[in-house]
Amino acid sequence: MLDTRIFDNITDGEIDKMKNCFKAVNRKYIEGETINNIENGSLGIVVSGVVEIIRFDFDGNRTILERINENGIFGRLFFSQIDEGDVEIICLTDCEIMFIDYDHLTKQCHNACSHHSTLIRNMLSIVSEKSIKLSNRVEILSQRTLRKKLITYFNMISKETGKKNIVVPFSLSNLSDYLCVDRSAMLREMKKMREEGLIDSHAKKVTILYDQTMF
Amino acid sequence: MLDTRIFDNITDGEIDKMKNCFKAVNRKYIEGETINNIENGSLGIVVSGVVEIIRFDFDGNRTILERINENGIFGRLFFSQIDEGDVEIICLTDCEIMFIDYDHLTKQCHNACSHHSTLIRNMLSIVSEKSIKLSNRVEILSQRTLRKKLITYFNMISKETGKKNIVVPFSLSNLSDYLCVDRSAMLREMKKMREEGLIDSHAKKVTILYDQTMF
DNA sequence: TAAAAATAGTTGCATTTGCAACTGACATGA
DNA sequence: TCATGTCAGTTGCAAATGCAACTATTTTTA
Repeated sequence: MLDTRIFDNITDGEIDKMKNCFKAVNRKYIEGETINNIENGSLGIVVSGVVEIIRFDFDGNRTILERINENGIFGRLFFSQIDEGDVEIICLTDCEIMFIDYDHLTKQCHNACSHHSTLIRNMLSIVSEKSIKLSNRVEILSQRTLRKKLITYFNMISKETGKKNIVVPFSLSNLSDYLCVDRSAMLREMKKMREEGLIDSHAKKVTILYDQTMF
Repeated sequence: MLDTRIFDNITDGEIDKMKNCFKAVNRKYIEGETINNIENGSLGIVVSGVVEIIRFDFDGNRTILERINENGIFGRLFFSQIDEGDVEIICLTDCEIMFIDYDHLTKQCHNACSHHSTLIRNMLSIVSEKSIKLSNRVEILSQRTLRKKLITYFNMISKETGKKNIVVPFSLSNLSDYLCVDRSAMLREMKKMREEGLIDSHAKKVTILYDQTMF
């Protein structure tokens, strides 16, 4: 519970004091559960587990806006200024989430928590990482064709692991929700890529055969 | 020069000390100039002016990955893990950019700058804002159709200003690079929307006539 | 272990979008 | 003031993608 990045370099005793200071609340969720009632100024930190931010729009399209792993953050602030359909936060696994009050976190602390500045430093690191992930997401979605979305996505996974042999961490059905394309169109494109010798693939296992320096 | 958000609540005397501490360098650029040679660990802060992060891919497509206004930040960290074409940083207006060393900013300061923690707090605010902007960008690009991309974009601008009468801050040609769609297809769609009475528009001036609660 | 649900895969057809190649309006600078 | 360039707007045609409706395979659950 204490082993979350936001409390790096802060002692256990201090942590308790601080959690009290900015009204931190830990809650547990089970796999498949939806996280509701997030207040506007509230920030969720994934202590353990994986959550997804999903949008269902009026045409019945499902979009995976974000997948958030351990130490990731989410909050009203970060999604949908616009009431574009429903946004749901769903636990992919059993999860523990810490909710904190964002204003208390960022403002000067009257109780003079001595480690408050360490906490903010940790928070900066977490938010920076989120920015990088979102930039990568923009990189993928900004690709003009389905094929280039796939290639950009495969390249990212491959870069992370250093292997040309990748396992997509989504079901292919969910991958299409992540790339914001039609599932059958995506599978058709993967088939074409297989036929052209660009990749090898069976279900979620994809081997990159194309020259990655070209993309 | 000192009137930038990263130095909020820090006195002028302190600022000089700190700038030295994390190797800050200010540089000026003229309209149209390209910002080159950004080192990997370096972070650019837009002190004044507007810059755009542009990607040119191998098919000749131009994509506006981000438009960054005053107090916004950019850096290698934030774009293209992948060598997908060329990424350029272009000054839309005369600009002043402060480059700082990211590691020095985030790590504990040996010189004991007393306001270092204020600086990190300010940085957190700037990075958080960037995250929110990127989330909005994902919101737009995740839309499945050209029309919905336009509507989501129009709604965002409209929400910012509180008016149904908006002026797009891009040339329509650049707007298509921002929405990652073909220019003529975009203009065709806008024409259709005009014919269907959803919007009124002349060049960059667009009036929203559709019911915004529906989208 | 049988039934149900989720996932993977395929294909024909309609629609959307991109591409190319124009026109006309306006601005800028030599 | 002529020329050059950028921007807005249009359209035919081709290509890419979405939609619908299937089958096959694997996984989950009762």
